Amino acid sequence: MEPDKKEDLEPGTERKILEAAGKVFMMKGRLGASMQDIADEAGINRTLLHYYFRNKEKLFDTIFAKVLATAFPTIVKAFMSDQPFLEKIKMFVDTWTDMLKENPYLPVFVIQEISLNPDRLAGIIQHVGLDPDVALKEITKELESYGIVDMDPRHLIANMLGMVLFPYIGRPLFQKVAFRDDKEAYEQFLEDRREQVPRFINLALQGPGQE
Amino acid sequence: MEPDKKEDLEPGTERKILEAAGKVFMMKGRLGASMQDIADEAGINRTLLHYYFRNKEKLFDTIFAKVLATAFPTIVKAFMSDQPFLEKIKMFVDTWTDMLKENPYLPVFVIQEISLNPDRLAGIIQHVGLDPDVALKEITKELESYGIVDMDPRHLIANMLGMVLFPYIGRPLFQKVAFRDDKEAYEQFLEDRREQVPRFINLALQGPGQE
DNA sequence: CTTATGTTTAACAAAATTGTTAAACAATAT
DNA sequence: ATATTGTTTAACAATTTTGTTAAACATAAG
Repeated sequence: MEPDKKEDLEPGTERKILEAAGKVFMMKGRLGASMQDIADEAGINRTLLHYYFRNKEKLFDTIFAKVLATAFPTIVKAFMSDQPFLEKIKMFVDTWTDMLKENPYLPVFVIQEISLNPDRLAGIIQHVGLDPDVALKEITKELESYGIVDMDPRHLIANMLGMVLFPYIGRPLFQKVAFRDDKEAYEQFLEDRREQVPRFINLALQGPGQE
Repeated sequence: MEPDKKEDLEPGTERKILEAAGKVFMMKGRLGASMQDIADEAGINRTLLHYYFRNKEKLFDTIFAKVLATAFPTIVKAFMSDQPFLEKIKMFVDTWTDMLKENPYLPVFVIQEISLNPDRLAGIIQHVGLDPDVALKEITKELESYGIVDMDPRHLIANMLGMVLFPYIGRPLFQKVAFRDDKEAYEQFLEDRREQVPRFINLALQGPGQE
């Protein structure tokens, strides 16, 4: 009768669990999500969930590492190419926007977790093997080519990340207050920022002192 | 012997509870904080805590409303004065920075809560009585005076909020990655942004098209 | 057929947390 | 002196969640 009553045995279960856990953890947070929630979302029962991942901690660690593995490449990617600086900036914004479009809850999830549990950071960072010095020097050089010598490159990075991330991090509030909760309009706003943010940065960098 | 063994009877208890609850909720989140944690922080026992606030929900609501009452005036304040636009922007950044310096965990706390529980927003917003239209029109006019006509003022607001908030929201990560966990250096960085952010915005607004 | 693996059902223990209650106590006000 | 209010100690029930275990079952592979 029902063709997929017993769809399959082992094949997709672990994948289904990981997808479900990712979704539930992202939306409810580590503490707000119960193993039962995840089992339900995965369409299995809780015992089987423990069968695959001994406990909640191990499951969460797996998800958290996976989430970061998604996010971190995004940070570096744009500055790897050897395009002109302004192109890199455009690419930076685009890469992040693409990623955020697929993982809109990612920033809040990560922020929440590292804020509540900063110890986790140490392990993560060396695992990802992230060395910002290269990027920092690169940006310093670029800034100099614009005649900007009194700006720590980290200010530019903070500016870019802030402008890109804010609309996702503050979405519920900002959408409600500034867009009267018009979801469509907000989606369009997010798309528009692919243009607006790089333009804003370009203007700031070229500035009026260029003559 | 100990002079303050029994310091006083009723006087400061409720205030102590509210301070303790604010601190604990902000640092551990609504779910991460237990009534016992709060009682400990306040230096009282849990029964007394329930005596003042019947349950955790009521206590949390009180704190959350209080926190928002702290944050929201900050949003509006700067744009109330009738200084030149660039001065308003400088003031906007300064006001926020002052507030964030005293309440560094506030943004993450608020974001986390409204992300997990967006329903709460409706009640809050009308309670605060926040009408953004005035500010939006004001900013549109100012933008036009700079010859910028193709920019939704909400992009500027998102840019400003993003640049101001990001270093606080992403602090653990950003401090560790970009400052090798040098706390002093990061504090200085936060101070520097009082200058850097308005300058960045000014440059973007005046732009190279000004001639 | 038998075995191994994945899966479900059911039940359980242990822990943490919340909220409540009763009793005693301390200090202040009447 | 008595009553009131704030406070502590202790104990408790109810709930939720986690993690474990045993038994039965299904399907694929030997």
